[in-house]
Amino acid sequence: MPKVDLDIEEVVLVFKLFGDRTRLAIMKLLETKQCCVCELTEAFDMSQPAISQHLRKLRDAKLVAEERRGQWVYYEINKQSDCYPLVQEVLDYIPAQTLLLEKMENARGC
Amino acid sequence: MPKVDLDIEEVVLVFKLFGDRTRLAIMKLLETKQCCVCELTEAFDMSQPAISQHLRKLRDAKLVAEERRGQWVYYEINKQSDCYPLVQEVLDYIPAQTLLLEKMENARGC
DNA sequence: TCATGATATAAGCATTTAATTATAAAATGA
DNA sequence: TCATTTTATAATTAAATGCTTATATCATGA
Repeated sequence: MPKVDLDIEEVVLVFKLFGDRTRLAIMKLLETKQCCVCELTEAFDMSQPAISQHLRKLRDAKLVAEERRGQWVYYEINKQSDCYPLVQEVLDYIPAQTLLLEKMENARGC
Repeated sequence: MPKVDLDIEEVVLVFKLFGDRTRLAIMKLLETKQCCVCELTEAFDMSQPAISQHLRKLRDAKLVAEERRGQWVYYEINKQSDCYPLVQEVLDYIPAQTLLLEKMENARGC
């Protein structure tokens, strides 16, 4: 029995976004805590623009929300999204990204 | 609390595959019934090789299994896959593809 | 064995994607 | 105001993707 019945196009978009390792890991990290762009940039061996562009795609799809605090922009999972129930369940299948979390913690320089 | 903990790369692959409307709809159809390639080709306005190539990708990822019966090859969801619990839950969020099912039924010419 | 129908594979091509580097914009604090 | 830090955007490029057409493979039945 179906749970929410989203439009199939909406679901395709979610999966397109989740079909990238970086974005999927970002979502898993955001499940644990709000993160600012520079923290995420530390976690992944990737440039800041790359991270920003991933976040933009996730934001365009309303899967994440942003909140500016001074110079920092914090991202969090958007629990208001129609797709949130799906997102939440999906993330349950992924192991906690402890290595990435540690890299974020250790790199306290932003 | 996690349900199965798949490798994140496995999940990324599933979503890469599900991030395409045709493949996602194929999986939803296969949830209802086994389908042969020509049936699926009727359902989608797309060439037979296009469908075959999608099925190949799904098969390479072991998300579907094939069974030959005479000249026909029937595909079905592979319930033995590690990812099957995830697949099953995810498909629950998608509306039944009744239009496609009807096109398959009406086009009984293969 | 040969023609037919179903499926798979190969090659080619246009589009999309995900990264990079360079630059702009916004906030902070001296 | 100006330098610094954080983030966003733009332009470019290489690789991946999804389709098409053409062709090969496989099973069937005359």
